[in-house]
Amino acid sequence: MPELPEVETTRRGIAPIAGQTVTAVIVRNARLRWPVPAGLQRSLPGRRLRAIDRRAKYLLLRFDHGTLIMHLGMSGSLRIVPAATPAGVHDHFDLVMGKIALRLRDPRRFGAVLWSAAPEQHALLRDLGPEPLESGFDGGTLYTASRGRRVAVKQFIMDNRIVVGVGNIYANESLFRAGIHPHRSAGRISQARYTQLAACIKETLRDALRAGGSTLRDFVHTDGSEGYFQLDYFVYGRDGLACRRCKSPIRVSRAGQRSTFHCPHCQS
DNA sequence: ATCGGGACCTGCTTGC
DNA sequence: TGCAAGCAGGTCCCGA
Repeated sequence: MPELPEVETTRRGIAPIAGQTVTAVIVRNARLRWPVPAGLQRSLPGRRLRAIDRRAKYLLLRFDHGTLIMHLGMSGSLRIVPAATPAGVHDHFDLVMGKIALRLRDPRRFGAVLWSAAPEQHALLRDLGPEPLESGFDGGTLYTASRGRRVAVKQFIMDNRIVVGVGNIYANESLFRAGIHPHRSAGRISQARYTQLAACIKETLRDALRAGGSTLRDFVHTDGSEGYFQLDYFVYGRDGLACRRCKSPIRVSRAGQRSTFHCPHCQS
């Protein structure tokens, strides 16, 4: 589920718990994408949460002696609940801080809870590309990295080594806004069009962030409320419906095993 | 190096 | 109505 806007919305939602001290760790099901490390129940209580950062779709909960790395996978969400709230079937992990708990719910269990003393050097984070909303990312980034690449541009911008945080929804939406056909070969796109695409990626992510992300099925804010960017989609999930710009029927196809939506008239 | 496909897991929707 | 197949916001890992 969560792409950058949803993870960043989550980060902002849990930011207020920074400064608090962990009183307990509850692991109800350690079998996530990777096993939740044993020993957190012992090592975290008494430790103060210093800060909460985000890198790509990873949330980084910083402690003095290391960092708790969390990923929401496809169906994960984090909520702040009263610690005594009864846990649902898919509530796998709680970070308890006195009367409240940060609770991870993840039906599909593609999410992760990991521990690292040096997260930026962790194998999962080490080779990540630039943050799309920061100044280090622009059309030049995409143009340079794409030379000689034959993959579809949609798969190319979903590659975390190129740029992070762009998942299936926002890849589709950004390509529509840029007027680029998702199946076009990455290496055959001009610098001018990549400049446009980079701007559209930033714009799409910012618009989504402003709307509190997209709630399709599982994603909720840390207070349980929903995002509403799904109401603004131009193409994602709109197979057969009229393009909001030109009224042509939106088409669906596959690129890299992911559903891909485009307008045959607006995108080339 | 790049690529395509399979894998991980549950739940909901679709079609026979 | 029941059941199986197909699909879902991510991304690692393997073999070609």
